[in-house]
Amino acid sequence: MPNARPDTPAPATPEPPLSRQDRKDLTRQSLVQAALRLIGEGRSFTSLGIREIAREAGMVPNAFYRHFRSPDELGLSLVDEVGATLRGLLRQARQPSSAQTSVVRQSVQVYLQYVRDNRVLFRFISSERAGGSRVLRLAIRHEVQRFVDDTARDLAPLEAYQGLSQASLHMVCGLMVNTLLAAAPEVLDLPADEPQSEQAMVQDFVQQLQIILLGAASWREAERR
Amino acid sequence: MPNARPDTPAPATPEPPLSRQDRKDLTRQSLVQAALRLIGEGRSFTSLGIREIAREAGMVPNAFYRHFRSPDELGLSLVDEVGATLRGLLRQARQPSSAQTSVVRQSVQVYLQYVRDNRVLFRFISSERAGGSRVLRLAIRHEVQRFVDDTARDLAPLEAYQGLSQASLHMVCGLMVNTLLAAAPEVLDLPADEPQSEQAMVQDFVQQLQIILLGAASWREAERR
DNA sequence: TGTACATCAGTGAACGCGCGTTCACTGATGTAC
DNA sequence: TGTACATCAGTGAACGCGCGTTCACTGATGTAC
Repeated sequence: MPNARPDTPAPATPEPPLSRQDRKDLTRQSLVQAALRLIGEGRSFTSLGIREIAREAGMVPNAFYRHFRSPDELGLSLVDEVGATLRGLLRQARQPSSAQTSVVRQSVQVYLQYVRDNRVLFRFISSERAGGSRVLRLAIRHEVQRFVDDTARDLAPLEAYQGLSQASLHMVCGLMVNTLLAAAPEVLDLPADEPQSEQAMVQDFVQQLQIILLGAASWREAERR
Repeated sequence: MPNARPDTPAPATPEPPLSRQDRKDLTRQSLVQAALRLIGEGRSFTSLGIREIAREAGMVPNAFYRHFRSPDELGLSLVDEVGATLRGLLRQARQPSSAQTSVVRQSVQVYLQYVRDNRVLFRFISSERAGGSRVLRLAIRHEVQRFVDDTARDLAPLEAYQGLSQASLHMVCGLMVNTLLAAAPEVLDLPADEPQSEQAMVQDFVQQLQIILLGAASWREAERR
């Protein structure tokens, strides 16, 4: 049987020779993604099992053990992603806001859009921040604390915060971040067909943040004394 | 065989003739208590099963169905208890504070003690407020909203809040309650052997509440304009 | 008050199922010579 | 470059176990007459 074509059919794209480690990392990532997909379907991370995650990733159950000792350990990977997500939020917030028609209102809207765009990760943070596994709780809080630190560093040079001690700035940022994080699960639970309740919720959070900013201003005056 | 004693041996305490319904209510309550006990042991409510709860209550598994269709339905009973707990907190807070050496600081300390005294219930609220079951999430938020309403009603007559519109008062109370609720899981996760980190945490929350109160004062001025 | 029957909270046994974990394996990738 | 061996990510099968749920039951409480 004569065969006109060569055995290897034209390597047009020069195949990157994935190393064993590369492949392993890919599989590991596909397990993490599988877990996220399940969370996206409404499951809570705490209730996910090894078999379930492996099945969703299209692998045999015990293959899970080649990558993680337990779902909790996979959860720590998710926490890393949460950290990256939050840093992304800061990067986005750092863009100069077009007008100053209530900077706060615009920030809240940017943030809420960000929550919707990262629905699954915010669901994960929100529920595991006070959830079943102590290790995860602490890891998430640590990541949130880093985010508070970054925010404080970002805000420090702004005129409005001059004269606020560093400790006070941290404290105020913590309060703001807490308020924003509390908003996430409420937004995610909103029924899709009630735009007016979303409006009311946005209005509420905007005002709460304004209260905090007003408070910070007064506090600054007190510290200056 | 002569019998000097009467058949019924001295009804010293007049036995209350527990009706069938009474007994059923008792069993039901013992299931709820069993669930709480398991949560107290560090389990998260979401992960509790029917067999587990029934076993802890000392009953055969399927007896559970005589009282609840599912663990979620039992959870709703727990939410009722949460409501009662929160109302108890308000009652306690309403006691006139002895001195005025920082009313806020004292309130925070009363609150944190209350959290420690009701450890299990606060663990339940904290984790299920953003937890796995939507029904429970909504029920808990509803109860928290009632608590916010009550708080607003309590604060309304106070001089410091005169001139604040009712909507604004609600908004401020929501912010305060949120801040306090966020404190609960952090306090409950504190290692027992680090009193100084507890001190720092208390200090932080006191200042955050002070910021909110300062903000509310400024807001009131703005509304008066 | 006494009797006959209905109700129903809790029992005991059984089922099928998915779980976590173990084991020996396969075969492609990587390494030493 | 070629060969012989080691590594190890992923497979396939099996295990024992606790789960949710069902069924027919028991016997005390409640009701009708």
